[in-house]
Amino acid sequence: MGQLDRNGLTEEQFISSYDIKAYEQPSVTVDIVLLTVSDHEADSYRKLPEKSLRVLLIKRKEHPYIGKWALPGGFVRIDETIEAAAYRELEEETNIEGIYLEQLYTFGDVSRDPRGRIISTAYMSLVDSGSIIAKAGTDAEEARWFEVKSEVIREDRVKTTEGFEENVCHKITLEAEETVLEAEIIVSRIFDGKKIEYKRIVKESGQLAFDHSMILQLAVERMRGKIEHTDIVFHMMPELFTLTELQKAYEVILDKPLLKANFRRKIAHMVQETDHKTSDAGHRPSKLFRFEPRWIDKK
Amino acid sequence: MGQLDRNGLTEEQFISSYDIKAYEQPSVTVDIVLLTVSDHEADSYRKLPEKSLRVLLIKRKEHPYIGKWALPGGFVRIDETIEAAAYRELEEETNIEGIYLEQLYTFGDVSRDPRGRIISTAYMSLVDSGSIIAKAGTDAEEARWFEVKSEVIREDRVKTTEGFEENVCHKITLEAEETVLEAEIIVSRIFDGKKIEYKRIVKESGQLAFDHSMILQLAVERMRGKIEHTDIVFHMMPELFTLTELQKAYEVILDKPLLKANFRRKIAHMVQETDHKTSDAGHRPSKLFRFEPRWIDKK
DNA sequence: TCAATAGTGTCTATTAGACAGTATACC
DNA sequence: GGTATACTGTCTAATAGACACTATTGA
Repeated sequence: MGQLDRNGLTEEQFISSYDIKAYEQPSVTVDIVLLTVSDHEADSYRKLPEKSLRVLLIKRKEHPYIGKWALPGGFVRIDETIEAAAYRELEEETNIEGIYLEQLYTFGDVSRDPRGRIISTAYMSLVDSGSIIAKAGTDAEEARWFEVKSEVIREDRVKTTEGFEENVCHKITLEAEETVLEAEIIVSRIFDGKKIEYKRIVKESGQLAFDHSMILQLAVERMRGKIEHTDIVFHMMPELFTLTELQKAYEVILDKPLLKANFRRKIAHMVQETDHKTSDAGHRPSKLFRFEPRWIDKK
Repeated sequence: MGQLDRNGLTEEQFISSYDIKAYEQPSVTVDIVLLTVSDHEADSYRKLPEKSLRVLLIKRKEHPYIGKWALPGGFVRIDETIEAAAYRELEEETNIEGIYLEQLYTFGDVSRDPRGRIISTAYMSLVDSGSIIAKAGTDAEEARWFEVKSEVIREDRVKTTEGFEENVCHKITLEAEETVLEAEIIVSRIFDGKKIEYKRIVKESGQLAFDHSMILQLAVERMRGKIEHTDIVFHMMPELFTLTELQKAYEVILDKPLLKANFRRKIAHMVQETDHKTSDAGHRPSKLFRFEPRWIDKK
């Protein structure tokens, strides 16, 4: 408890004489990948609307990357947690409050920001598109939802003498009205016979600021990985939803069609039927469900 | 490109006049959870040695938490990536080089460090216990491998009006020779009808410095989650190993026994038989295998 | 009626779990 | 031969995938 260090100081004495600014330190920011699944306009009165994955971007009004699109974010203040900073920035820039946030990754490349050494912790946030009216933050910055399409455009694997090298090139396309942004990210796995190393490189960043295309790509990947094993999708759903809507959300995120009967079997343990139904749809009405996790009994 | 901001500056002019130290900034550190699976002394010449999960801890010689055990780590310098800082600290404190590192999580609670506002990015590192002789870093600090045991000692779930609350209390026991450290961490999931929130609280930290018991608990959890879907275990194995050794590593990490025949079926696609065998074992010799991932054919 | 979607039943293929059996070394 | 581990075969249960069928609304 009252142990002294090599200079004969107690912990209290040490702390009060400690100068945290003695060394040059990196700065810390947060960036938020705010995702949702939302409807397109319906083609005809009878058909169900198509859905797509969307991300919120903000047009930068300041240097650096002035005029380019970026993820919402900003500096972490000395007296707030990183998560609190994420909530604050999201509210300041988009008026969105109290939503689901999950830490994604911390990016720390030395020259990822032209302003200097800035480390950024990225968060992924999922929202129900109906619950939010995101536009025009305090700074009168332009915020816009971009449709996200992600595809693998190239893949190669080479056996090396000791191990292998694998490169996968992802192309991300972002669309909002007339604006189209395209970025390419190469994800590589290199096995040297001893350890596997993972690397991400931005090959083309389009009109996206900083390394934000890489952050977005990681978010999409993480989302895909988690949707099948966890219940995160429900953060993107309204309180009441049809199973077809839920299925469409899965399909948009996984980017592949699913079979109805099998899908329903798989998610049955997470939803609860209500006695509400849709109506005026031009076809058979469907039951509305709500998210309700059942306790998993241990063996 | 040459766009001017509201003050009429170009990007170059803005950057050169930008003072990153204008605001009070958090400091950044790294902490490394270095894990391995290693043998106990064998009971008899015939029996195979038992294995256990071990973590490397360092006894602090400085304030704060002087005399307590901590994960290796330190400040991130202005000119190195976070990962580079992790490698550097690991080498300085333990002489371990070129091993597998994976980013775990970034901890940013405001008062997690008595020296001031310090954000820490935690890494998980996996090593083969045979390849390293970790002891006595440059600072003549005491480094020691602790056996890790993790168990759930309490679990409760309550339905609330809108959702539920779930608390799981994990007890971590660390043992190295005569030293025993015990910590308790509560992991809670709270669903308020709209979003699920995850929280971790250190209930008892034993003799562990900072929030390091929480970091360790997260590492063990992550390890368990990844071992069944990825090939990370192989970072803990020597180049050549028997399938029984590999199975023991899985068993130690998952903390449950596995059936041999089924285990072999499951890992078959990641290993390659060699023409080496063990000998002088007092029983039937076993084939030695090496890690060799097969390409997964896409549908 | 029909267009369009809602919802269910069931066959099959694949994977996971359990267990029993045979094989091979060294003392 | 005995002990201790190595290695394999196969039965069964559970899960995933595919597909076909019936149901119900509004225009």
